Amino acid sequence: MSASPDHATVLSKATAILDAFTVDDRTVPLAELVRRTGLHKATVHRLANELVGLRLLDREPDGYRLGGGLFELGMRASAERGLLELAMPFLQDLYERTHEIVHLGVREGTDVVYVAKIGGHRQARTPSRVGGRMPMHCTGIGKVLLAHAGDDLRREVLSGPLVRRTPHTVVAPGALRRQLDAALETGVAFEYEESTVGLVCVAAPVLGPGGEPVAAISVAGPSPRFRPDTHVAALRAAATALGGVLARRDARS
Amino acid sequence: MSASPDHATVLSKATAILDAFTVDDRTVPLAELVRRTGLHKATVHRLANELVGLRLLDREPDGYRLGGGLFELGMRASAERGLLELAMPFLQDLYERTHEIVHLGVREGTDVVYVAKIGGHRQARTPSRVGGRMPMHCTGIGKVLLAHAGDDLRREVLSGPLVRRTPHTVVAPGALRRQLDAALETGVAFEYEESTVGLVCVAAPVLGPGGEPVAAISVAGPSPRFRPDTHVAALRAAATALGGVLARRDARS
DNA sequence: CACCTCGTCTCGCTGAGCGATACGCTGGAC
DNA sequence: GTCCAGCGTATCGCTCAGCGAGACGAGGTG
Repeated sequence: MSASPDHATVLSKATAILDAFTVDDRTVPLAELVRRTGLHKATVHRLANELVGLRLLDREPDGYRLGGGLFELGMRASAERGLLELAMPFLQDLYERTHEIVHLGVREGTDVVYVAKIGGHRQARTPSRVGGRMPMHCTGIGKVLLAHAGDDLRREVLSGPLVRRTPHTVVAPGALRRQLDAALETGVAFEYEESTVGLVCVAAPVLGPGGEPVAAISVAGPSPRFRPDTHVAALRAAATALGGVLARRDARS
Repeated sequence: MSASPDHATVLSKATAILDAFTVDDRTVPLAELVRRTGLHKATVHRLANELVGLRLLDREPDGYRLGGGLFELGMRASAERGLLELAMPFLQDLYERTHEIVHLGVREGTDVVYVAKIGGHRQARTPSRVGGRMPMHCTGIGKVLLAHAGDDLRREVLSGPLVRRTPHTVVAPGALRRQLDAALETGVAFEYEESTVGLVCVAAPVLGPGGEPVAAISVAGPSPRFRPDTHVAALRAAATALGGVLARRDARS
């Protein structure tokens, strides 16, 4: 029962197939799925067809696609968590006040998963996508989450390899640690083109009742024009307000 | 291989377990899952534990919960579809202009599935939830989608049972057909407390290149105050603009 | 105490799932 | 045109993953 990376059970094979889809590909042919999963062709064929019947996959003329049932399940998963629904109004307010790109992200392992993204029509150069991932050390949200996290997680990330994503990515553990300390002090973290060239952002944590970070909000914009510090106040207000609502929700048993 | 309604395969059992979760329950104990699925206790126990390992379920002290992996998959499913990402900016614009509740919905069978919902802090009495469903005949989005749909679908819904959800729900096929004809004519559908008492809305279709409806947008508000006709222009503009963007996207092979 | 319900675990039986193999189709190379 | 590669699909015995009756301990209730 150990967490074996091999595909022993039917379910693990099925999820391997589902996980083989990335955010970018619209439709994936059978052969490609075989390649990505390493499963036998007949197996993929059989399971994929069954998944189509269960609405977890869609059959398209030129391949498969993640299905509508998955979307429903995913939204139900997020609804049960409640975070997204409660957060949206605050994110909208923040967007309306700043008219810059607003992100909501949570931690998942040592990555950040984006839960919501609000931006106008001009959000050309942001690689982030809702449901997508980013390493913690190179994003504002990741850094502020890490700063408020426990020592073990901080140590794990700092000791792990800090991938360089742009020339500005902070890959020196010492420098990163200093930034984290500063973020813990001030309650906000900045990012200057560390995940994407041309993109700057500020992030603030949404803290739970015990002071543990449950999510983080960020405001981002293009580097020449965007002044992150001008949005700190509005950002902090939104984050703490959301934290308050979450705490109140959890208080009702 | 006949479409047996019973749970023959492992996968169908696993999805039965996942589907046993509703939007409202935060956590479900094992015994309750056994009851809802009708599966053997040992089976649910085994599968649920495996699903936890695959991050499709989360283990909580007092039961199971839909897991974070499902959310990621769901968002990827929606990203591949592309609709949500392209639509969001238009929905935000619409919200900013009206400051009323904005919905984006698509058809799924004879139901409407809500893909996005934007509303401020005061959205108390809307039962709709992102990822949730509603019958077509009693919602603005549903009616406008049905009006622009093919004859077979229209016939199916009109001949099927029209569930009465409120005293104002249109349950007479003839009356509904007239409303659909009007909606097809004018390009918008109205709903007056037909799904929820106290809720009024207007909806407009997002049409694909071939004139087929791919989604619909609605603006909703509380019945005493909300004047649906004042938002028709902005709504129509948003819907057609979104349709144009979608068409342009699909044009690029 | 007896009597629930709930979660967990064991253990043989068996059929669901496996993958080697094969077939028909399409499209590009030549 | 022929050849071939890669695709999706279908077949069919073998076997082990998955099944479910049942047992067990923990909590809760009368």
